[in-house]
Amino acid sequence: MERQGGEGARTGRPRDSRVDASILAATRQVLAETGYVRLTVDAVAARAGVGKAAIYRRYATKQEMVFAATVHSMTLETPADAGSFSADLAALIDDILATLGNPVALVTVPGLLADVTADAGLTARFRQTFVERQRDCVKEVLDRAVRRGELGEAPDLDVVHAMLVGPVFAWLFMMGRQDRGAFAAELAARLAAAFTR
Amino acid sequence: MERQGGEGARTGRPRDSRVDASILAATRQVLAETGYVRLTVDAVAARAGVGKAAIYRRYATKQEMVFAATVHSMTLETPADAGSFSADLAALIDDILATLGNPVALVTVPGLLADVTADAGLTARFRQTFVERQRDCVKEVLDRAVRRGELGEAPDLDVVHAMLVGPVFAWLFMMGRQDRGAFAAELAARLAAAFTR
Amino acid sequence: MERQGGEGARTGRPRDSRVDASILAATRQVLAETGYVRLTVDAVAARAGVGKAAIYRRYATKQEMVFAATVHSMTLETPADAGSFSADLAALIDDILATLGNPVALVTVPGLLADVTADAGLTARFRQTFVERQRDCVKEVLDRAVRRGELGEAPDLDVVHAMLVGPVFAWLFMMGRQDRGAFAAELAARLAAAFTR
Amino acid sequence: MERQGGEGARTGRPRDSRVDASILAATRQVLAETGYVRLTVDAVAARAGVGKAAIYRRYATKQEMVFAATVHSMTLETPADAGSFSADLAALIDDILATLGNPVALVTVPGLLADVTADAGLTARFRQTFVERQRDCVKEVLDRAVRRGELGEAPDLDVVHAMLVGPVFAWLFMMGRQDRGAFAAELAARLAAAFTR
DNA sequence: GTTTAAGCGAGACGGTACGTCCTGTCTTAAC
DNA sequence: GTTAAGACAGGACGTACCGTCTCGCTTAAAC
Repeated sequence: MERQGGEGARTGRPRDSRVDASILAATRQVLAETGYVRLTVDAVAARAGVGKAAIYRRYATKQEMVFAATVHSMTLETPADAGSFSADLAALIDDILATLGNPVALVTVPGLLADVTADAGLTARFRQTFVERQRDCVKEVLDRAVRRGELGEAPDLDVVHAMLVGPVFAWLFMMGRQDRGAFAAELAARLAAAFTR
Repeated sequence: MERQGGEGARTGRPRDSRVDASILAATRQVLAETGYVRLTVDAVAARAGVGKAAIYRRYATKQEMVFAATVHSMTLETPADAGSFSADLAALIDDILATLGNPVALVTVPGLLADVTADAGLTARFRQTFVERQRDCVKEVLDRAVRRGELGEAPDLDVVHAMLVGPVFAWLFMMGRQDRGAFAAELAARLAAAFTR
Repeated sequence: MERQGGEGARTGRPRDSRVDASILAATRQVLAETGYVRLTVDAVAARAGVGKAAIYRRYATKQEMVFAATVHSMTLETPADAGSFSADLAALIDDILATLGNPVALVTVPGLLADVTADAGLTARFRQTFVERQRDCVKEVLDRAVRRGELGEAPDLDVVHAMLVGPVFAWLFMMGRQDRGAFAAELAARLAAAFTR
Repeated sequence: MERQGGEGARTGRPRDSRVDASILAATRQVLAETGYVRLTVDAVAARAGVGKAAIYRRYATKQEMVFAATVHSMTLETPADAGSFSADLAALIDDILATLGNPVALVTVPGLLADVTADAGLTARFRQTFVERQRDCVKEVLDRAVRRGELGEAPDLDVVHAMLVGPVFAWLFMMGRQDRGAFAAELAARLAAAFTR
């Protein structure tokens, strides 16, 4: 994810973790203020009180920097068992809405996704860090439902995953984005119906 | 969508429609070769054998040019009646997959979406030209199902829309993109289940 | 000397000669204010009200730009016949002192000479534009003296040249630089003695 | 010239004189390979097998380091009495040619002079260490000639100095640099003529 | 023999300039 | 008035270098 000194970097002054933190914090601030498209590395460096070299020592490109600054706040936690499949689904949808719909993510996700799809290295990292993590959460919810006897056999994981994340993404970034609660509730209900017979 | 000479454009040499066509064709070629993120207006002009002024006389920004060059191949046609709600859904999904999943769209959509969300004017045009057009197709399919008596009352149109486009988008641009046919079939089946009880 | 479009640059917008002039003027201003070592291309561009691209379209490096801005004011004119060899020598020394000793040259020449000696292309251009031009002036003065019968046979041109320019350069850039008039007079007298018997 | 620990440096590990030597040697090597303008402190440190801190503990700037590494080979020794004014002049010119014309000096002197003229502190040190030293040698040669009765009264020292060093400098750094021996001989003869009547 | 203070190689740090690239506008001559 | 060509101002990019600082260590003199 980050550039590292490799095995040979055993001596010399170690990286200052306060610099790490201030770069990431500044990235998020500048994102919130200007959005992904208008973010510049100089602005982040100035905001962080850091030289550009300190940034490029850590991240090969602006895209990697933004990725590092935002992806951790966009990855899902395994959701607590809510007692039923439909409650689990509702919780998962709320989580996804929270991770993709917070102010920083709203101005970052489309731009980041564009740059991710244009860069094979970022694509791989994105899959690993973001997509796989989400997928695991979806799998856990499906497994629970199977164990509870709510689902006869687990449906195709990728399809469920796409049907959970996709509508939230579409609603946030392509459509009107009105009445988040109603959307979440309706989506949860429809998805429950889709998978339980 | 395009810039026009307005009322003052009554005299002088008329625009050469071959220039129009070659700009759009060149845009699609350059997109296919380099992707949206690395496309430059100079490259399009050179490929089209056209001056940059000829491009900017027609489109105010690079984004508008790409939008114009790609949106027609990404807008849905109202689907022919396939006889049943579930067949209509399957056809719609196939159409959406075809419009977003063709080679040019694959390298264009994420970047274009990013620029669209960063620009209020483009957002409006995108909604009108692309989203509303899709929405109308979805509405038509739902209306048919209601008329056939397959649906008691029509579900929320935005939710249906998000549940159709979103999963396809997620599958194309975030996930592995393997076995398109199986994905389309499974998605169609699940969506039919979701809305008919 | 300058970058040119070559033979193929017959069409398109021509270079704006006001931009040429304002780059060169700004270069001289910034040189006068900050000296050669601290001159930056951004400062010149800002002062000239010009983009950096306009500068790099004309000059491949900062060094070439400074060369172009200063070398013309440092080349000698063929001196008018002053009536005698010793008067011609005195006039030539005054000219050299004027070209190397004006405020801009004083802060430019050492730095420029350093970069010129480090770059083969600039060395060739420097020889052609500056050194050869000087040499021709020295030759003219010697030829006149031979024609007048003041010199039996012309001494080695390179040695005369070095003995004219060298002391002026040394006095300006290595030594105390006090009482220019006295230095010039004494140098002229000594050189006259050196070459006339 | 060098930074020193001052009065407070009574305890602790003493400086390693092998580090001193290897810095100076590496500086000369890098100079010979890349020239003054392209020499970097990192390159010198790497070549010397030394940390940058070891360099900056000894020299405040890159210029001081180069100055220290090269000035000793560029300072004149008081020349032995060659028996006559003209023989002394010839010997002095040979010495100056040797100090400014050796391979390292050839690629160092112009750059160093440029930085020296741009920095008041270095100018003072340069005058003291280099110029005054040369001046003393010239003075000694003149005094001998006066004592021998070859010169009625000693000419202006600064002018003689400029007329000795200047032509050599000009010939080395501005002109073609061909046939060093012939140049030295002719220059010596002309200078002898210039000062003896 | 400790202790202690400075030296050491390595390399991260803030800052600054470089030369390149791209955008959207403007300017030419030709038609 | 449109065309191809390409210059224009502006501004971000990623690299390189400077002189400083920090890490864990070594080393000699002071105790």
